[in-house]
Amino acid sequence: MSIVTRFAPSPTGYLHIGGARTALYSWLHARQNRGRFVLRIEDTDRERSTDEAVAAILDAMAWLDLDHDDEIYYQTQRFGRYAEVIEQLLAEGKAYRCYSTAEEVEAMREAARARGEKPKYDGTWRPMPGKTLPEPPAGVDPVIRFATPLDGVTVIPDLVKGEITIANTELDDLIIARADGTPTYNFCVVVDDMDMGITHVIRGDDHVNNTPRQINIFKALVEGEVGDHGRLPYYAHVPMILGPDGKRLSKRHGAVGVMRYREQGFLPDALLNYLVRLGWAHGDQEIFTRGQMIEHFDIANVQGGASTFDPEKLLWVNQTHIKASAPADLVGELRWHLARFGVADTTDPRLAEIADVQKGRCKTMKEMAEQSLFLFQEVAEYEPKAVKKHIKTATPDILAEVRDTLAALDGWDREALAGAVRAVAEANALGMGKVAQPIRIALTGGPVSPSIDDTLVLLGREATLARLDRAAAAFRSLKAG
RNA sequence: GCUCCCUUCGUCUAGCGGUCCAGGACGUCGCCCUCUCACGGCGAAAACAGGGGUUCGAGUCCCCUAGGGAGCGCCA
Repeated sequence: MSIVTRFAPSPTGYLHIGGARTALYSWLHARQNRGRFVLRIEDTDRERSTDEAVAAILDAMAWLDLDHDDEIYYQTQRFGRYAEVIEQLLAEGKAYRCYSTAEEVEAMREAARARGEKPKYDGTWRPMPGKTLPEPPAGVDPVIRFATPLDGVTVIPDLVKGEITIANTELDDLIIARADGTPTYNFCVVVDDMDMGITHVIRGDDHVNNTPRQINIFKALVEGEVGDHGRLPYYAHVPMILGPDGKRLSKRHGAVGVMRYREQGFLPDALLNYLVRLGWAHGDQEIFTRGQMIEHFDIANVQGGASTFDPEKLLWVNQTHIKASAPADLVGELRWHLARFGVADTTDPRLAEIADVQKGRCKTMKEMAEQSLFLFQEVAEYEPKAVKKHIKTATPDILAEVRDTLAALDGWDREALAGAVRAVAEANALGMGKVAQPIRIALTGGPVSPSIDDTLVLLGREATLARLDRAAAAFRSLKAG
C-alpha cells in the first residue's frame, strides 16, 4: 500500500514558517516512500478565506519547490459529498439533529465548568434507548451533531508523540453541520482524508485535541481499526515553532511569511534545510541537500517538544548553502534581487561569474545583489568614512599610476591584474592594503568588495579605467581643497 | 477549571541502561590567516528542571512536583 500524505492549509493568510515545516515533513514523507503528496485547500470558512491567500500559498509552495500530486482539492467544491455523508450518518443513527440554541449550549457549558468539568454540550437532543426527545421547537433550524461514543477510550496512533489515549467521556457531541447546513472542519477533514486515501496525517500539534473526535467520526464511516493501512490514517503531530520569547511564533516576532524570507535573501533549499533540522536530526549532520533530506528524514524521529526559531542559525545555513551552490544555480535568485534593487538588465551574461565570485562572501542573496550593484551602476558617491580612512594626499598619484599600468596590459585576466596591482604597491614600497583599498573605493564607492583582482575582472577594462580617472581627479581636488 | 502534550549547553540537537566527569552545530569569547568584507584554521566558556523509585548500574525506564505549551466554537 503506498503512502499518501497531505498538506491542508486554510487560505486566510500567507504561508508561514510553521506551515512550511509541516508541509515539508509531509512532502518528505511522501517522496521518500514514493507515495503521493496531496494539497488540499480548507476554505469552508468563506468569511475568512480569500483568493489572494490561496495564490500566496501556492506561490510559496512553488518557490520552495514542494510539488504536489493530483489536482488541488478545494473543500468548497466538495459540499455535495459532505451532504451525502451527513445524510448517511443521520440515516444510520450515528448523528442527530439538535435544536438547542447557541445560548442554551453556552449555559450548558457554564454549568459543566461550574462543576469543575470540561465545558460540553449535555446531549439533550441525543436519541437514547428509552428516552423521549422533546418536541422540536418551531422556527429553529437544527444543527447536526455527531453521536460520540459515551464510554471507552480513543487511541491516537501518533508517530511523533507515541500512542495518546483519551477517554471518550472527555468528548462531547460535536457539530458536523451548522444550522445553515454547511459542514464543519472536523467533519470535512475526515471525509476528505478518507476519500483521498490519506495514510499519514502530518500536521501541527495544536490539532492533537481534535484528533480523537476525528477518529471517532472515521470509525463511524469505515471498517477497521486505526492504523490499518489505507483505512484509517496514522498521525504525526509536529510541535509548534516558538519565537525567541518562548511564545508561539507570530507576526510580533517579525517575518513569519515564507516569501518574506525570499525577500531577505534566503535560498529555498536553505530555508528547508533549517526547517527540517528544527525538531529533527540525523546524527551530527547539519547541512542537507534536498536529496539527503528525502533519504534520511524520519517522521518518527521528530522531537516531541516545541523548538525555538533561531534567525542566526538560519543565516548560517543559508550562507553555507550559498557557498556550496553551483554559480548557475544562484543566478535566478541573484537576478530576482538585482531587479528589486532596480537593475533592469537581467540578462547580463556576467551573472554566473558574479555569483561565483560573491558566493563565498555573502550570508544572503540580497546581500550578494547589493554588493554587486557597483557593477551595474556608476559610483554615486565615495563613502565619507572610507575616504577619510584610506584616501591620502598621495592617493591620486597612486591611482593614476595604477590606471596607466592597467591600461598598458595586453589582457584583462586575474593573474595579470593581480600582478599589476602588486607591482605598483612594490614600486612605491606600500603594502597591498594601501593600494587595494583606494582602488576599491574608486571603483565601488566603498571599502568592501571581492578581492581586488576579481573586482577588476568583473568590472572590465573600460569601466575600470574610467572610474580610476574620475576618482583620481575627485580625490585630487578633495585633497587640494 | 478540565484534558492532552512537552522538559539535555543561551538556541537547534546527539544520546534509544554501562563505551557520557554528556558529543556536534549556531551564537559568544580568545588566537591565527588576510588587500577590505567575508571564508577558513585552532582553542575556550556553556546543559541532563527538582525529588523519589526500579536496577549491580539512569541523561536513558516508572512515579510525583515544578515550569512551559495546546485544546475545551454553529473557526480552521
